[in-house]
Amino acid sequence: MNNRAKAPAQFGAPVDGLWPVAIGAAARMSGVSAKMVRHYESLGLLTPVARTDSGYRQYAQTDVRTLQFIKRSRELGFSMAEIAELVGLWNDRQRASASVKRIAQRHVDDLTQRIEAMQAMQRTLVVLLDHCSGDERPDCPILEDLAGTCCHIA
Amino acid sequence: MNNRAKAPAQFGAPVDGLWPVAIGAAARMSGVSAKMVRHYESLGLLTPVARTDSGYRQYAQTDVRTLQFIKRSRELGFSMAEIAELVGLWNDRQRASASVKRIAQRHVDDLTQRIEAMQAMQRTLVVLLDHCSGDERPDCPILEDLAGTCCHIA
DNA sequence: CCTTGACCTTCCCATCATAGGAGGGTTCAG
DNA sequence: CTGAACCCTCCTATGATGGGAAGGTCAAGG
Repeated sequence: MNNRAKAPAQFGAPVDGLWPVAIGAAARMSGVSAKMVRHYESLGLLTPVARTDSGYRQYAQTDVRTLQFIKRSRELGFSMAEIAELVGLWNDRQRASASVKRIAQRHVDDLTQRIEAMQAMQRTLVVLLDHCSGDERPDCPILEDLAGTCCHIA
Repeated sequence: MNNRAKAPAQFGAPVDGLWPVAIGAAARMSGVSAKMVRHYESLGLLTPVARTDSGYRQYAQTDVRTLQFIKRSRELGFSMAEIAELVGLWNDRQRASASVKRIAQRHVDDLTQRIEAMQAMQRTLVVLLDHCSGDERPDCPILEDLAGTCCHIA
């Protein structure tokens, strides 16, 4: 309805460089679902892209690269808030690598804590599993631990 | 309004055995928040307890023990669905310990997978942190990895 | 020209465990 | 009688993701 661009490229991955592309192609190229691409935009994580006359989003190559950046960051477990910071730093040529390192270090510390918590659960459970006969009889040290019937084995 | 019990005990922990108790005392005794106690009831994890005329929940000692069971199960990382199963088995004297063991084993396997995924993230991040100078300069191998600018270091 | 199917849009709802708050009633001690 | 502490139900939020409905758009083929 508005006097915006007349929509050049549309479907499928631009094998030969037909930019910009629609959201589906951007999703396929970045490995992020179209659903999440819109969500990232709504979070302000991705600057709102251009639209065709009919309202279709148009992604340039840099947008797809940003999506790939987000994808990789998610794979490393960064939160959306952290990724927002990282994308900001990535786009800032004046950044100090110390800023990036600080975020990554904080995340590693967080991972360490969570891993340790889960390992503690695991250690306890493995001991309990070891002590459970796992047959037809009702006696079960696992339930006894959960019930606090005896003092905890581990 | 109804012809239910006339509310004997109310506040604070029953130091000398004033059962039943209200939700706050049950919460304090089990270490579960009153909010979650109601939530567990709504999930069917806890059988709805008796009420006073005015609608206050009344918890008997067995109810508090069930709450403690749930608390301990949560500490070991079981999901609500798993805890529902565990509570069922706990209340079933005909249970086979194998049933309990199966649930616990599944949970341990799940923990193992999640721990390994997080450790993989951590290993990658630690390598990247090692390679990042963390000073005022903008060059940053962490960002380069996230951007896919070079092949991933780890 | 019209249909078909793949694609896009927005908006709402669900997950999982937990917490916060609003708005209102109850109990008990001072 | 009043105030504090407690209880009730109902609604909302979190974080990242997915599902689906209702409707508009595009390209290709008949």
